[in-house]
This record gives sequence, structure tokens and C-alpha cells, in this order.
Amino acid sequence: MINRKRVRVLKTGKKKAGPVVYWMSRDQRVRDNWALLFAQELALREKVSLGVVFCVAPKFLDATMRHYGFMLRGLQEVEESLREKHIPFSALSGAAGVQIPALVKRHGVGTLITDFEPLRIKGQWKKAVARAIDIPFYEVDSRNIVPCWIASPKREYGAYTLRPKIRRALPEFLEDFPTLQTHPITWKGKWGKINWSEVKKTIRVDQGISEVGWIEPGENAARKALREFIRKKLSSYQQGRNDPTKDAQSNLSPYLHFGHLSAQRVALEVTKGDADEESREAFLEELIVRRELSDNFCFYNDHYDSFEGFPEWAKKTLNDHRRDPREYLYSLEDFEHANTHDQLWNAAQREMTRKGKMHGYMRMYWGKKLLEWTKSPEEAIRTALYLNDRYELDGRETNGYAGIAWCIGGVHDRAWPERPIFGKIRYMSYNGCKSKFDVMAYIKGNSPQQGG
DNA sequence: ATCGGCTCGCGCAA
DNA sequence: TGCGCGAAGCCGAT
Repeated sequence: MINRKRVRVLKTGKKKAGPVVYWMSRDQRVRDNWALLFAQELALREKVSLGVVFCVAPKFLDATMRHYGFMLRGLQEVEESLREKHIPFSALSGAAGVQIPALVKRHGVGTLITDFEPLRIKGQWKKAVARAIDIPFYEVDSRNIVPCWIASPKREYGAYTLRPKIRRALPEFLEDFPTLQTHPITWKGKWGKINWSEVKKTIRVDQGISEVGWIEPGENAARKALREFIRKKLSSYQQGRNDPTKDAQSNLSPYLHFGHLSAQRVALEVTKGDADEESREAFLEELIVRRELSDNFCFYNDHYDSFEGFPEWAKKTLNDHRRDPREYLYSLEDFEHANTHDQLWNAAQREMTRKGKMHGYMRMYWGKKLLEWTKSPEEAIRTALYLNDRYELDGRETNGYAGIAWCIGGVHDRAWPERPIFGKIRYMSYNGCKSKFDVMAYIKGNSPQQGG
């Protein structure tokens, strides 16, 4: 039986005799998915059929065709994998708050399950759905190893306050996944085949930002990338992870963002392996503590993407320096087209727009400079969010919001010596980068001539 | 190359 | 109430 601490009631409702449906949204995979496993557990207990549905929104924040293309190809794989398990899958187009209740009514659904996500839009969708239905409605935390609401009951101050709580809870939650069974009860009634090209037509996003070629979407590709990372790169992770000229990071974040890969699966495989101990520890710290801290930040902070969400000391010090003169000021277009005086920053921006994934260390430098070169912290956040959500495959995610808040607003950080514009927010410099890695090599690798 | 000081506030020990 | 210490740093002194 699946640990009930992973499950929360969104609506008590009144159980009906009908099938169980899992409304998939954040965790777009068939294997290692606690929400799907929970849905099947309930369906088997009630001896009813099981279906999965995804609602494709016409647009989502600043997402482009780059993201929709990646997502839709992943969902086609989900459809195939579910078919093998005799579980029907449906992709609806439009507003989840309308489409999901309509589906519940159409099929006489008995119980509805969804996966956990703390961001505002999913929160609104959940509310609308809960209002419109009268059956039990549950959410399952399929993203975090320790369920977000169990790990901590409040907004954590830093990694060091969450870390011991996670550590204490891991023996209970870092467990093997049961296998999804071929579902023994056949779905009755009509459940039409998905016409993917029709689904594509309902999308209203920027078609100009194209898909990227270096990464393949889907669960199978994700598993393969995980195996490769563990075999070839993990042992040098500790040494090389903060050097953007080395290929030492996992590049798994797009998979983790779209849910093609479960962080718990990654943790299990990394723990099992015999890679260098220090590297494993460093990687697991990022994968578990830092990642789950991001969900904690967004879950317990309505202002996760604005100035109001910063800690008091940071708001005060940024306010004290609002009127400081800025030596460089750039427009959104300057930033977007990598037209600043700083070739290192421009290289990072180009890495983002071309590849859909900037190196982790450069993301910090990139964010710090947005604070330095815009006229207010608010404009810095707006710019950072727009670019991050528009270009990064792993954008529109709690990690991104927490990361930007760390750069600009001192979230999960401490005060540092006061200086212009930044106040007591941690500063980062070109010279600092120069002392840590080969800046020129990174610039060369992302030069304007280098192309896509 | 390495070191100390810079600085805030949480959590825990007492 | 005091104390230790924290995601990735910077800077100047040695």
C-alpha cells in the first residue's frame, strides 16, 4: 500500500461507483509515478477501471513551441506505455477547470487523482475542478521524495534548516517503487483515440522558438540519459560541476521538469552505484535538498516570483539602494539579444537561447548581473523570469523561481558586505569567474558565430 | 595560493 | 541569551 503521507485530500466528496481517473499534469510519465500508482491502487480495491487524462493548455506562462514540442512528444510515449498496461489515455485541449469536470461527468468518474504542484496556475486549476465536481479528489506528491507537506510545515529559511528534516525522513520515503500492473478491468464506454495534430492546432504559443536537437524527450530517453550520466560523468561531478567549460553536470533537469524522470528514481540509482562518494553526496544534495527546498519555497510563499517574497533583511537593503546610480542599463531586448558590454554574460545568454539550457553556475552570474544592470529589483525579476520561462527547457518550475529569488533577493542566502545597488545581497563578478574557470573558452564556445 | 573580515538571523543548547 | 554557522563570494593583505 502506498504511503498515505504522499496523499492529500483536495475534496472529500462522495465516492461513486465509476472508474478512477488520474489527471496527469506535472509528472508526465508512466513508471515511478506515485499519483498513477495510487490511482491504480484505489481502482483495484474498488474493482473499477482506470484512465489517465492530460489537459493541454493553449498557452502556459512564457512557454513556446520549444517546450510544447518536447512535452507533446513525451505525452505520445505516455500514451503508448499506458496502452501496454491496458489503461486508456486522453489528451484534452483547453482550460483544465472546465475540461476535467466535463470528463468526470461524461464518464461517471468515481474518484479523481492529480499530481502535486505548488505553482499558482495549477492551484487555480485544482480549485476550479474541486468546485465543479462532487466526487473525492486527491493530490499525490509525485515529484518530491519526501512529500512537500511532510518535509516541513513551514517556509524554510535555508537549506541548512530543511536538510536535517529531509535526512530524518529519507529512510521512510526513499523506497523502491512498486510496478504498475496491467490493469485487469477494461474501460467501458467510449474513449476516443488522440488526434495529436488536432491537439497541436489548439496551441497558441510562439512558434519562432524552435525545439532543440541535443536532447530527446520521453521516459525512455530520460532513463538512458540517467544511466549515461552515472556511468560516465558522476564520478567527476564534485570536481567539475561549477566549471561551465566542462561537461560535468547531469543535464537531467528538462526531464525532471516535465516529469519524464522521477527524482526518486535518480536518487535510487545514484545511491546504488559505486561512483565516487563525494560526488554522489554532492549530487544528491542538489537533487534532493536543494530541489525540494524550491518546492518548499513556492508552496509556503504566495509571492515566490516577486519582490514581496524576499526575506525582510533583503527587501530593506534593496530598498536602501534603489536610487544608487547604475553604470550600465539595458532593455529587455538588449538582454534577450545578448547585447551587453560583457562578453561572458552574452555567452551565457546565447547558451540559453540556443540550447534551452544554461550551465548551472552561469545562471547565478547571469541573474546577479540582471540586478546590477536594470533600474530596479522588480525589473530584474521580470526580465529574469521572462527569459528563463521563455528559453529554458526547465523554466516555469519551482527551481527557477527559487534560483532567481536567490540571485536577486537573497532567498536561502545570508547578508554580505554592503555595496552599491546590491546592498547586502551576495555579489558576483567577472573577475571571480576568471579565477575559477577559463572564461575565454566559455565565451568562444558560445560565440555569435558558433551557431545553433 | 590562502586567509580573514564582511554580515543576518535561525535553531539549538543552556 | 549566547553561539555556531550557513549554496556556489569578494577583496585586500600576506
